[in-house]
Amino acid sequence: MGVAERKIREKEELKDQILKAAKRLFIERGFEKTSIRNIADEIEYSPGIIYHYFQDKNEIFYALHQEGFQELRKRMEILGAVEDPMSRLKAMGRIYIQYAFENADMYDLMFIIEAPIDFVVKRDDLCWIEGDSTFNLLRSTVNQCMQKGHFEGHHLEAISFLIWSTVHGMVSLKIRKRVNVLDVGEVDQIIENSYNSFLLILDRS
Amino acid sequence: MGVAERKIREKEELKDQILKAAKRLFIERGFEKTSIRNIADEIEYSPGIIYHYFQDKNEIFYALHQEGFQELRKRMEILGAVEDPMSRLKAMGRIYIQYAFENADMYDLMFIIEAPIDFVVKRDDLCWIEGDSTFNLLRSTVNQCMQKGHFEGHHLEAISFLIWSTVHGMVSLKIRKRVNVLDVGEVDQIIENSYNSFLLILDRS
DNA sequence: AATTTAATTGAACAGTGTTTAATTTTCCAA
DNA sequence: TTGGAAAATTAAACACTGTTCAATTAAATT
Repeated sequence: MGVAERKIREKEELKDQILKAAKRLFIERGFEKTSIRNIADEIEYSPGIIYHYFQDKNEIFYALHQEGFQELRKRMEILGAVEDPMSRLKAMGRIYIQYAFENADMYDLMFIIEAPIDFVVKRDDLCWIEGDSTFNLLRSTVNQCMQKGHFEGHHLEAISFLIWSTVHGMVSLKIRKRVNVLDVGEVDQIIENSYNSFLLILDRS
Repeated sequence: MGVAERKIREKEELKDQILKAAKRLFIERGFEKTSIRNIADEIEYSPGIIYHYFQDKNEIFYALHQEGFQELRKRMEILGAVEDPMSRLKAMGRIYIQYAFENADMYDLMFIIEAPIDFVVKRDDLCWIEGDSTFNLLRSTVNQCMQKGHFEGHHLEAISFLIWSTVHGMVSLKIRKRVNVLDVGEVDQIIENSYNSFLLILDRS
């Protein structure tokens, strides 16, 4: 019967409203300052209702962090057009950094803030599929690079993690404000220059 | 007169007690779960007293983050014994990573948690001396490497920041639990292997 | 001993995440 | 159309949070 289906749809709609409100508030105020009551106010419901759609605050931000990975994956899709694996790897890094620059809060949520990962750990999924699939994309590209003779003497896992760490390091130092307070030039410029250094190193590997 | 001096000493002693209690609680419960009331309980004073010694919670954790940098600097001191700048650079990375492994919470406070840096930004010091001096240590070492012919084609600032980013990236991904939930081997092992890959790259640069 | 100064407290304010009993609304069969 | 079961929603409470400030206590000085 159509009634049950409509109910489900309506339930999904409210769930969606909660997520949209949460995202709106999160982007403009950050994680700590986005409270359950704020979200409830935003959708004009009482705070309690949120707990009929989400286990806790962490689950809401786990869902939001998923949206972030969806967007990141979408941006990565164009990489299919790049044949040479080394060029693809380089482009991948650029996309990663650009995503982080344009969506600093979402990047924070995906790779720094503990809430979404605490949700993953709590239900003993023991696996973070969002991160895992993103890392696999990197790993398989690196693998293809190695088959073309790059990264000689390196191990696949190790060099892949190293590459991820490098771009994550640059981006997270910026996001957590450890660069702007440094007696060094313009933040975005130094990251740009550093990434170019990184590309140079890749070329020589 | 000795009275005024004693008073000052007593004031310093209580300030020290606060910091010691805060550190104790922070190490075993983390930043969010260390409240002003917890600290006050620990030293058996009322919560209000803390605000006669510190502007706010951020200042307490700024002071603690300073202690962290002191310890890190202390560990870096043995680097003076390493003549070859490239060997010194490599050892520096090891010390950095080891410090982060042995003092994960302190590293978190120094390079990820916003509280201490928010304190720096608030009073418009516009300069984060602790981070700045640590980065300068790295930069000058890299500079010496370049004078010995390494990192050809790179810019000092850029390659220095890149190196910092790399080790920070590895360490912070671990600390913020993005590695243990990944479908990859033992966390410490992959970081060890990645750092070895990093050393290999340095050798070839 | 009285007075000034400093140290310390307790209570209040406005907020937080979360739970639960009570209420309202919705649905469906008689 | 109505009565009762089921679902959705709320209001209130709990135990917290950082921070401020008037009132109190303790110490130092005259």
